[in-house]
Amino acid sequence: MSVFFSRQCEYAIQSVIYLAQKKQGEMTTIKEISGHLGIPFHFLGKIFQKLSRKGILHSMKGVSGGFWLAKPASDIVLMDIIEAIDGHEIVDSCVLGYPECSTTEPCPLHNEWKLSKDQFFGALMKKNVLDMSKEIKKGGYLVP
Amino acid sequence: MSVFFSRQCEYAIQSVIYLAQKKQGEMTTIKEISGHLGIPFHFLGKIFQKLSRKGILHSMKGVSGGFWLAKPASDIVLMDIIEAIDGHEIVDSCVLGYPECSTTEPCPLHNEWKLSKDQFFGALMKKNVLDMSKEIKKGGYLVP
DNA sequence: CAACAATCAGACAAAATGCTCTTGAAGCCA
DNA sequence: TGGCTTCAAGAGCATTTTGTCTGATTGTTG
Repeated sequence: MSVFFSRQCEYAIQSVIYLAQKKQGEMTTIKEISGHLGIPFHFLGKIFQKLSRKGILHSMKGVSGGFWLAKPASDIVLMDIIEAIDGHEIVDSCVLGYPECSTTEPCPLHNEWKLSKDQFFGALMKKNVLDMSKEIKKGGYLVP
Repeated sequence: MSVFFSRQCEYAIQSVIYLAQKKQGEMTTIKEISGHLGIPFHFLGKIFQKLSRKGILHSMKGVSGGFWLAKPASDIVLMDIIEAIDGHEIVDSCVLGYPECSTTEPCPLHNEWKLSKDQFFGALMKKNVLDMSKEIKKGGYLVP
């Protein structure tokens, strides 16, 4: 099991970062990405379909087809990808699984969780894909 | 899919808190707990077996048998339950799933994640089951 | 029409849940 | 005491659900 994000979500993030390292508007195939990042080919296809439907990627079929970012990389923020794949569930459900848990009737971990969660999701909403792709380049690993 | 802990872990925590609300040494059956907390009977049985083997619960078979806390509730901390069920994996793997991610070669989210994670796990290591059971009683919900 | 790439539906695997039988403890009753 | 009944945990396997992965199809270019 994945740690925090689903496997799909991890792959989605990695792949969008990969796309952000390309020139704007340049087209890239699933084959290339799955090869470089070690993601199962067809599974990535399914993930990219979701991202397309949510307006994060554009796609084109055919011999010279592929995927590209629908917006400038600096306008795509990590939270966009996570919502597209995993939805809102992570953000607003009780960490202990109590169905009644809420601000007015908090579970014993509610406040601690909210603190850490808000901090982390805050970072996710600020972090854009362009910056992340640069950091990876600088770090020198996982560059295609 | 679960939010942060596995379903098993959620159930384990809820149940141990439930047990902490009983008198010390008092025995409680799976039937009672699964009924009150809405947890599938046999699934809870399996979870309690794990907790018994890890030394968090004691059990007794037979007509007046059941489970009880192996230690005073104030000595059981949330992290104990989580380790018993989900293991250490959550604590030290990369949130983006990059296999090479480490302190020396951090992924673009490494520091943000570490900050939130350390904060939250810090709380989990401080939070004991007795306090939590009291908070729930005070909150007035989920009391058996 | 041939080659290639996305798309879609369905197969497979793992986790969660449910079922059934076994084992052990307590109470009852000759 | 010794066997019988009852109740609860323990253990293994069956089923359902969810998440992951694959094979067949459709669209595009030359």
